[in-house]
Amino acid sequence: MSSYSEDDAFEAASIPLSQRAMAARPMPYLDGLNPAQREAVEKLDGPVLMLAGAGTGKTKALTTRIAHLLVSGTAQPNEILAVTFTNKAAREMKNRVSKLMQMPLEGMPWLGTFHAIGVKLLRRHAEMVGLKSNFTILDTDDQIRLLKQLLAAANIDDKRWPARMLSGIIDNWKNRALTPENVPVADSSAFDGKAVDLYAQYQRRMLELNACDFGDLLLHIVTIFQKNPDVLAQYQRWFKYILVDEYQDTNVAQYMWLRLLAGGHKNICCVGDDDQSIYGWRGAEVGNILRFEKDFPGAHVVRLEQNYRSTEHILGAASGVIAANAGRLGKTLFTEAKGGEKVRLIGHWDGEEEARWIGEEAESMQMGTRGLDPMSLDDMAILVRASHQMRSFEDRFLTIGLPYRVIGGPRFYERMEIRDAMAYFRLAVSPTDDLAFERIVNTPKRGLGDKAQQKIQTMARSNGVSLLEGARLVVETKGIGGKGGAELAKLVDGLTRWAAMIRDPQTSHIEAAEIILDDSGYTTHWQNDKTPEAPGRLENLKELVKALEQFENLQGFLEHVSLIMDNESEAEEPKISIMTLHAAKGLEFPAVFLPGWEDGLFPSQRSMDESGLKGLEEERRLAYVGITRAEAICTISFAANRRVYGQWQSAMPSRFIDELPEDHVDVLTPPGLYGGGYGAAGMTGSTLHEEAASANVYNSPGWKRLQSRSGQRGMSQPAEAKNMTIDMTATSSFTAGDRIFHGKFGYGTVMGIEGDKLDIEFDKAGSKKVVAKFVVAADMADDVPF
DNA sequence: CCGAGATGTCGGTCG
DNA sequence: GACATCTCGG
Repeated sequence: MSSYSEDDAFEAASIPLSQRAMAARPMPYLDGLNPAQREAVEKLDGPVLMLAGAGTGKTKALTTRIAHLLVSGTAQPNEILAVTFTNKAAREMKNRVSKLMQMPLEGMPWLGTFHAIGVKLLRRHAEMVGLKSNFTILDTDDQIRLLKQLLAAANIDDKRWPARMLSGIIDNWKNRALTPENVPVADSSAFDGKAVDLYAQYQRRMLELNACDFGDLLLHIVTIFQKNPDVLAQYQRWFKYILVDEYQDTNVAQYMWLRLLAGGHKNICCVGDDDQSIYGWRGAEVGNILRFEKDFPGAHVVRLEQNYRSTEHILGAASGVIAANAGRLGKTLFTEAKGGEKVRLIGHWDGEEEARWIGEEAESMQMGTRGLDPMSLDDMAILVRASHQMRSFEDRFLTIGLPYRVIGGPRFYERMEIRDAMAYFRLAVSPTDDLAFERIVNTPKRGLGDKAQQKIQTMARSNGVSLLEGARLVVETKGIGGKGGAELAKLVDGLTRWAAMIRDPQTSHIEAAEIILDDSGYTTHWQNDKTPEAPGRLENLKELVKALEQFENLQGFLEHVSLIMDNESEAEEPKISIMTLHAAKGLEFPAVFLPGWEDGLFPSQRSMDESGLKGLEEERRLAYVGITRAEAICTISFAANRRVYGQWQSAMPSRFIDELPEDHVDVLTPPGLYGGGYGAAGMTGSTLHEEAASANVYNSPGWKRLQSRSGQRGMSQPAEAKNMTIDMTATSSFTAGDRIFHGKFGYGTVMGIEGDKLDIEFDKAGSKKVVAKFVVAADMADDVPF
């Protein structure tokens, strides 16, 4: 171990209490635990699987376990490996452990996200996979740009095979811990069979650039461990105790990583909930958690089943839905909180009405109606399936002036201006960062277009130097004339000065950053920009400079920033939160709205098309996650009509609604003012009505009233009604040879039918496959309000 | 090289 | 409907 002694992580514990003193200390933190939690905390040795249902005090058990390991003197802080998925979870764990220990917790170097710990390990052993320890971490943008270059070089049409898709495929392989050599033959048909080859090229190129992507942070470590048993053995010895949060979300690479490390002491404690596995599309394997007892023989399984979050009705509704899934490990959640409100269910005519209703409901809850206490907007959340659903709420809340916050938009460090600025910093710190160079050569516009950039590329390549050096040579040889040439000379010159300035101890890194942004013309670029978002961008740049204060130098800043992508906004006035169901995992709110429960939207059609029953079950778990976010009031809603990509579509209530146990649900009568709400689907006496009616199992008076209102719908949406009629005639009623009309492509003839898509030979636009509902019979074309 | 207009695309999301 | 990317004319 001596070879790593320069790193605090392997030095003696920094907790200033002697072990003996700690062992003698009372353990008051154990008192607040229920029997199951206590078992999970005290069973320290051997593999432990903690099955923790929603709201059962999982984090409490996990953090108490860490505290217990430390206080009992069983392990030193730096001998514990504790992994989470998000920075937020890592931060919270750190805070709660130090609270339990009643002291600041500095000495846990191995508590962090998979990626943060991966970086730490990889910096130590970079040379084993051909990197230098100061490698850079590419963000998604850089990755795509790199792949685009490779595709261009390989002469692959990036229309047919977009770089994004390749990046997805490579990510997938990396999630499964597959290096280019290991990719199964069956997987390699994409990209004209060149996908694996491109993957290999990509990896080679990254080594040349001394860079790696997020997937590599895990993949490289697995490779290192597999090829160097001695290195692995060191870590196996060192990490006496391993804890893993959200185990159901681990992918194959993470799983292998964990199994390798746990191979020594075998003291691994995984916490998870198979019912909350919602990241299958990102490579997570529910199988990991289902298989735990097989992987770790003699594993001790603890179930946390007492829920401290929600009322019995909310819990009952959630349990009813999730019960429809097969292959669960099975938990029976219970609560001592009896009574409370039933889950409320309401249908609406369309998405706008749904937004209107939720807005009013939020306001009245804020005032405190129905005998309930007034509630802060901070305590309410709207959880949607897909982010495009957010817009109708934002629109509505802006009109009525209801304060809201959207969680999970583009994060601070993903914004364009921040990335540009960072690229300038990167290039000033390491002049060989070609990707950074490409990003900023012509930002702001310097008159250096494709041609000029190609010249620089050629120059760099033929001399075997970095792009910046290449640019210097181009300038010296006057390879580019005119304005572009002069601007390039200025840029090269500037970078030389900035690099010197950063090394100069006289100039603080904060000043240096400001000078770089000003000198390069980047600040001016946004000052001259007249678009409405320009002031905000300048503001962000200021914030970026401010963030530098927490670091000693630019290098240190760049080092950390690639892994810390979240921006905590300071608490302002109370606001209702809008976010996706995915983003809501791990959060809780007294009141939760779950809009858009319609088949096709939720469960998402795409998910079911791609993954069949598995996809449906994941959607169901998403429903479970949604309902269990609510503490006291949970409101589920759906709309009969919704505008999707500018087209009106009608839908049936989600099948998950049928799965809600009747005893726990209250069907609300629509407010009436807007006339009829959901029942309006029956306006033309079409089959839609019967289908919709049979799609639910409710017979409550409220529900029947809801149904009987059909036909009373107001006159507010004539266009939609028209479109709906057209939609319904359009679905599947075509045969080959029919003349049709399409809003965009004009007239054409149906050549064939594939599922819901039509193969159409358009008179002007050629042959295309089009979803049937966007097409009408040619003789009805006049009725179409396109 | 640039900007305007046309065209194509559209899940969820953590590092 | 919104946004990124492409095409074309200046």
